[in-house]
Amino acid sequence: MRDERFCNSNCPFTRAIGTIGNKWKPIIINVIGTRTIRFGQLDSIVPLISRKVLTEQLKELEEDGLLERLAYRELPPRVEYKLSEKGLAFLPILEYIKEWNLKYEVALIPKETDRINYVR
Amino acid sequence: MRDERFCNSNCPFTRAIGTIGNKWKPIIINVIGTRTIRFGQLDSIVPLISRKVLTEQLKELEEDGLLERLAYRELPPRVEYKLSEKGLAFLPILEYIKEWNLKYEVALIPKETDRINYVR
DNA sequence: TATTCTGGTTACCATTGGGTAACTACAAAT
DNA sequence: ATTTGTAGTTACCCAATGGTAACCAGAATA
Repeated sequence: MRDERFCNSNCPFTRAIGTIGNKWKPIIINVIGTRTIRFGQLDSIVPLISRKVLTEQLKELEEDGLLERLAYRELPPRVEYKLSEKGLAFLPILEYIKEWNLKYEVALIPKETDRINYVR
Repeated sequence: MRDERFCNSNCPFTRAIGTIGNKWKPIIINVIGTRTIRFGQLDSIVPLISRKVLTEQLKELEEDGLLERLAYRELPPRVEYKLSEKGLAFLPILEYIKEWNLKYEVALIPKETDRINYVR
């Protein structure tokens, strides 16, 4: 999940990639954005992720200080997630990536059946 | 390597992550930077990557229009890589990631033995 | 009494990622 | 005649990723 060798690199960029350089984390950070969101919501909004993987990713994001986790001792349980200052500071980078993609992406017409309908 | 479901999403951000959202591609793009570089150089500079994986990543980056590949019909063969306009436009984003990491990273003192000495 | 609801955890299994080593072509050097 | 060098490709194999399904608590609801 997290590449420990990358995270232990003495190159700050390599460390950053070790932390957020996989396919799920940028998606999750983008979905959360500026709101507070519950586990179940994330599970249904993030496309195609399993609960197990979502749990793992959230735990790592919290460990790396991007995410704050608030567990209420209720029944049924309620857990809320929101981005920390560090996580919020990452959002503009995701915006740049969006703009970059829109500007340079080669047009592709995916088959209807292969599409993920994913709206933040 | 590349997640086809992500690449076929109708969300431009998800597609972008499908394209560059893995651990090797940002590293490779960063290593290439503004220079022209040969396969063998990349293989020795990019930390811990195998030739097989490097080949795959380079091929995908070329297919996605981030990279230009120049093969000279010589013996021994010579192949040079450099970033396309799209690839070059991605470099500032990598700079933001570096800055973000330097600003917010929690200090960690990796064991000497676990370090990768990686200098661009 | 049985079911539902939430946010997990766990065991199990299939798929994939990614590493190693051998092989290629052919010219030039030894 | 053999080795060297480049940029791969291929076969093989092991480790890691990630999916599914079952299970948990305990209150509220039917």
